[in-house]
Amino acid sequence: MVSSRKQMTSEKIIDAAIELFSRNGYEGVTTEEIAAEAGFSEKTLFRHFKSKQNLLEQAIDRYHYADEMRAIFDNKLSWNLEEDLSLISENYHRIMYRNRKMLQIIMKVGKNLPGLHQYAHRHPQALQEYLTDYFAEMKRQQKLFAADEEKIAIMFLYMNFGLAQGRMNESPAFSDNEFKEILKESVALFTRGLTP
Amino acid sequence: MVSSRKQMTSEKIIDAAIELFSRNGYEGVTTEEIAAEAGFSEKTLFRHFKSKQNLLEQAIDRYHYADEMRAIFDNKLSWNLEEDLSLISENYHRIMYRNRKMLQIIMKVGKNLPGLHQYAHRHPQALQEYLTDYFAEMKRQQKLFAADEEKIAIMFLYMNFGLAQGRMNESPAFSDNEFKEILKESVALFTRGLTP
DNA sequence: ATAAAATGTCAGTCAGTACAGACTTTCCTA
DNA sequence: TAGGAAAGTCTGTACTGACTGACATTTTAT
Repeated sequence: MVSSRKQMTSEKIIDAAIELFSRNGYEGVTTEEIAAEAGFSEKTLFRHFKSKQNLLEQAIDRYHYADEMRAIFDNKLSWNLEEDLSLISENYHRIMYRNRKMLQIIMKVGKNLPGLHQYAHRHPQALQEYLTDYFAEMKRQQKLFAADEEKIAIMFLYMNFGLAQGRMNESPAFSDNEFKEILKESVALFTRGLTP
Repeated sequence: MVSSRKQMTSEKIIDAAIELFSRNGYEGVTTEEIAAEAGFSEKTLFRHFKSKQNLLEQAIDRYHYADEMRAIFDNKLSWNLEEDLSLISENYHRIMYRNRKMLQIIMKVGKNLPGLHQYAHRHPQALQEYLTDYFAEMKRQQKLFAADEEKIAIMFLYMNFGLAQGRMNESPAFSDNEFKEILKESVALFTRGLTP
């Protein structure tokens, strides 16, 4: 285990960086603070990463947020509205919650990493398209109350996005149970509102 | 007009600060950049504001976001679900959009202004309570499909919060028209899903 | 036209911060 | 237990950024 120690150090530093960047933003954190949080000296940080910027980039690479998104629709759909919405919603929140710190970094980062926002929105956008297609097909199968499928998809996703945001930002965060129940209700409401 | 020139300068500087803080966060912007954006010298900035921090505070004071929120329910309610949801939604987005830059600052601010997040969530929380009460009363009037009124309120608000976020953050922002139509659909969906 | 107010210029202070080099110490492993 | 890899320490550099003071210039009201 010669190179694994090195790697573990890198990982600890990246973890610390993600934690602090997500709390205070890129400029709001010093390399010294990151090193301290990770339990190493600043020098070690720079032995592992060329620069602070490089550290941020590697921290971003660590997350597979965008890739994971794509997998949501790989789950078997049953073409039963309530079941499918439930499945999509659960998967969505699982991914969003796992990647919550990365998302907070994305929201806080400004001029550094100009491409980051675009990167972050690429796959949610794909998700929106999948969901739109899904609704269109459901409509074709006459399982959907006549409605604009794109707008419905946007509504569903943004409601979930809002909920995910709320879950990770608010002071009294939802408890896991409370949150699950809200999701259940939301799927029920959409189902009721969309069933012919 | 002796003091109004001074005041206009202050306002221009605050405007510039809000613009840049909302884009790049507090630490992501220098006083020199703010002054340049406002069209003044850095020295003038410091003649008008004690410090960068003070400038941020005054920029925050400029907004009445939290106060405005309270007014949403002052509009006459008709106790017709669709009309009322429409009214609430419109007012909510009007306020959110006017204060979008402030909201972006709030989301980006980290350790500076520790009380800011709390301040930002105080009135939306009140809003949630009002809406919960509204749904409870509607239920009493048998105009609401049996449902947990608190969860419904949360869903409605977070959907709108998500939409507001999307409107101000995404690269291809919604057009005003598109957005209005989405709101209309969302109110229709909630109405359909909540009407007995 | 003039005084007062507002702004600009310029030079400078001071603290913080990213990052580097030289050297020492600790840790793991063969 | 020796030797190399990884980490620490200490010192230093170069730069940035918030903020100040002294003085010059412009603007505005009378």
